[in-house]
Amino acid sequence: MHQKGLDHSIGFLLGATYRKLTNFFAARIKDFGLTPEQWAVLFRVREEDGLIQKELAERAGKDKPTTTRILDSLEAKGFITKRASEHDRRSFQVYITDLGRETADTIEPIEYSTIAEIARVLSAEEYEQMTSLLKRLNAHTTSLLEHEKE
Amino acid sequence: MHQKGLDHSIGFLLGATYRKLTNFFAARIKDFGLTPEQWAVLFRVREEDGLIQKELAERAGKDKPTTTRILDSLEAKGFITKRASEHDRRSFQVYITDLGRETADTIEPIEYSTIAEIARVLSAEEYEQMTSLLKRLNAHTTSLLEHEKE
DNA sequence: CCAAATTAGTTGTTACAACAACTATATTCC
DNA sequence: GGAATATAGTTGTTGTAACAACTAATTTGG
Repeated sequence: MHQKGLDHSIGFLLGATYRKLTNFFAARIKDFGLTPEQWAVLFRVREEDGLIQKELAERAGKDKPTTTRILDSLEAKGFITKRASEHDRRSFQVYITDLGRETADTIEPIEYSTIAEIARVLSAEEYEQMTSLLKRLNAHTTSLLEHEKE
Repeated sequence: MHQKGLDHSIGFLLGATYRKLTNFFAARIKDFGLTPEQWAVLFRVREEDGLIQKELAERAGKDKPTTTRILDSLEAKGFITKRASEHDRRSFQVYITDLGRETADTIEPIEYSTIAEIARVLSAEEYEQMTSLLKRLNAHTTSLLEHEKE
């Protein structure tokens, strides 16, 4: 049995830690006109141009409505454009603009240095362990959630 | 240097994992009229009766406005009551109601079983390692954020 | 002792996230 | 081929979170 109480609950700790990391990173990139969530989506767009929103949503770990709204704000700021897909008139393909690419190129090294700064209290093995445990938890919970819907 | 790309970024993984854990837990407690965030605050109120909002905010890992609004919703649902402090007329002391205590007593074991279910992919040592790494990251980022404000 | 600074709490605004309901197009399968 | 079903995306609503601006009360320091 695990230790009890909120202070030892993974959920509570995960939330508190995530919020702090995010705030720290947000402060570092806000002058470029992006939030961490918008950055995650822009990163995916730059990674592969021409994806449709559904695919972007999956890769960015967001649901469809959230992705719609984040893409709207990225488009309003001129970082991406949407074009109606020729194959499927329900969907849009998303492309990064020159401004979007420049901005992403600027932010990427900031992300890495921010991670390095935050992870300075962890050894390289600990960082590795942390991300691998997170991936495992993530995958397991995803399958629990999918199982739920039956 | 750490592995690059969003899929290996602690921030991204932390956020995605936190959201999934939270959704899973939220589904388990929603019939009791509480969200995970409201549960975290109610837990703290039950832990120590008569705290003022500022103290609750710290213990629940939330800021003041968020705490105000969560307490409002807990009060509207009859889980807590607020009384003006006698010592300091700016502040309110928060008390759990009978209904609040019953509900908290019901939810606590659900929290533990949910954690157990989610953490089934981790060994006891891995769970321990995970929470201790999270606490360390959390503390370090907190100090970075405080340092920021100068 | 009183003006200045601090503190407790609230309110307004913006952004994410989850869910549900909806439109429009595509696919399935009888 | 056409009705039933599924899929892509949008919109509305609720809850959480961060920040800033605010009120009211308290503390500090000349």
